[in-house]
Amino acid sequence: MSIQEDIANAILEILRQATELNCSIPDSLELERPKNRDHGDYATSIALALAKPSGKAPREVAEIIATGLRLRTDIKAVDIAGPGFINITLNLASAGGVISTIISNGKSYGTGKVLAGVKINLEFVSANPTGPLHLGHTRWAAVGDALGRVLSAAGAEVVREFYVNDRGNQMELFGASVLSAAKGEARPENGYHGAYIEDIAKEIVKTNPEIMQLSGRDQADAFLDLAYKWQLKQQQEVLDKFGTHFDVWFSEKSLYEANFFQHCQDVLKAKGHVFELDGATWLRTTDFGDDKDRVMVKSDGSLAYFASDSAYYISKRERGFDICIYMLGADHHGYVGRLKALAACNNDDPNYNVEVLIGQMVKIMEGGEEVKLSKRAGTVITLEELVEKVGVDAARYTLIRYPTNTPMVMDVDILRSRTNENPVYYVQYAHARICGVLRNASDLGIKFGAQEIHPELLVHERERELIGALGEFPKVVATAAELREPHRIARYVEELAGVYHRFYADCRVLPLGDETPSELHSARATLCLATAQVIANGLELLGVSAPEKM
RNA sequence: GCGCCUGUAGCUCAGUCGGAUAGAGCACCCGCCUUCUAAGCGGGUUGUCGCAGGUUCGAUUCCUGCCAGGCGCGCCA
Repeated sequence: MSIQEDIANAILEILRQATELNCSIPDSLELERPKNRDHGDYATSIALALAKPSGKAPREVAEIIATGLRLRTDIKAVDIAGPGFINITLNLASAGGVISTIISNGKSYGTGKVLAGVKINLEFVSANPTGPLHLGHTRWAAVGDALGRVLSAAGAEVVREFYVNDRGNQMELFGASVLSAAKGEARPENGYHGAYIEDIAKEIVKTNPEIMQLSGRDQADAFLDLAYKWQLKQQQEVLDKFGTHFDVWFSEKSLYEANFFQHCQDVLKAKGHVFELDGATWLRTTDFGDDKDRVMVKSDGSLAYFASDSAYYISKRERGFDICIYMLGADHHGYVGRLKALAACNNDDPNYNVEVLIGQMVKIMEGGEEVKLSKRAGTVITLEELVEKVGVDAARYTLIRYPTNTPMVMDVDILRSRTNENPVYYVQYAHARICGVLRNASDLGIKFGAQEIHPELLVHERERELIGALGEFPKVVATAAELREPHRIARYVEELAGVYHRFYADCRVLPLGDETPSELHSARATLCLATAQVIANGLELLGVSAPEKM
């Protein structure tokens, strides 16, 4: 247990013991880190919150807590400030305890168990296999992957899933488009027109020359199958290079095998929300707040898209997932209502079992102008092109850095720059800088590590700031996981890098000139070691590399 | 028309169990490398937190209305 958790629990215990407070005490309490260092290492406004229910003055409540806390030997001072804030200052040794924790936990420092025992299905990207991945997909590829890592770090059991729309009209059109390209004919109406269609056609004809001997439906099916496989493979390769991995590539077509779809219909029917109207089969999602009912099987017997949606959801639940997270583009936000209603129709809790995260649009700027056209895809910029422009680390980092429900603009020129305005380099540079210092420390024979913490020597304001920031990491990970907001990791790591750079500027780590190595040098080098570990752990959660040299 | 998202410094944006003087980078000005990576650090300047009400000891944060921008409302996928 971290020191702040320990103190928070102690405060709660003091409150429970305080018989003069006739009010209910919260179950949990988070100590916050005050922005202003004069306010100590940790602060809480719990006394203000309890003033009213307890019928006592805030400062009176604060005094009860302060008196209790002052008995602890790991606390140096407890001050009551302003209307009733409680400011806590740790003694040096206990503040430094986090360094020891980081070094002994290593890569697992920051992980926790707020989501232990929760089985989560995380579905993201799920692009149609009818073309290259574009910018919107790329945002999800980065954010979804990071979210998966963060959820796992919080103890959840996570399965990352890519839903492959391998059946339906779009697939037919895609196959027909490639076929027409191979034959040099005009593309079908509403077909696909990008230059990549011709590339695929050429590729297919080249590797399967006999395909041109086929005709009619056989040829169309053959093209569709090969084109789809080629495109899916291309997407998989691109995602792999991007560092995003999926546990399951879930085929939409498979929902209709082995009578699974019929089974889903039966399940929903048994729960009483399926009805027939005008020859079609519907799910009465309006029972649960959707704005209209949804067709599953059309009157001509063909399947509506929602048929797959519902079956896929049932599949997820039957595979044992407690929480199904859907990451959708803003243009699909109309789905939220029907997905929630679908869950309710299955007697699930739409507010627990289904979560929909909406990703807003991404724009790219280059040379001060919005980049719109792409030679390859014909209309939009692709994941590959973005990576070519700025590299995987910068692309991933930037896409993850913002909350997903706000539109964002990526400036290619900034992402290529190697300055402060490019946060990914700022953070990576901090890591590389530390690694450089530690290499030098080793060369100089300076000892550092678990045996060389000496927290009582780390009295400089910059050192205390750094130690405090390091201690925040587990809480940041937990919050990012609970709120499904991986960008919090990025923001934290930037803050930590900043604190480190300031420490570095003010606190000389290694002996100067012929100075004799002392315990302070070892203590600072050890602090560096711990910082590098936390930066690396943070970047790992984002899927961004932590270089040792730059 | 209905629904969702957004509106914070000149620009790009952080800021959710409501808390202490609202933050960061950029831009602009000025300093810091004969010693650990200057891809860095320090100092200066920058705000009706869209507008108007409400709840509260306290609101950028919660509620209501309005304004502005984006997106969505198919027996398409």
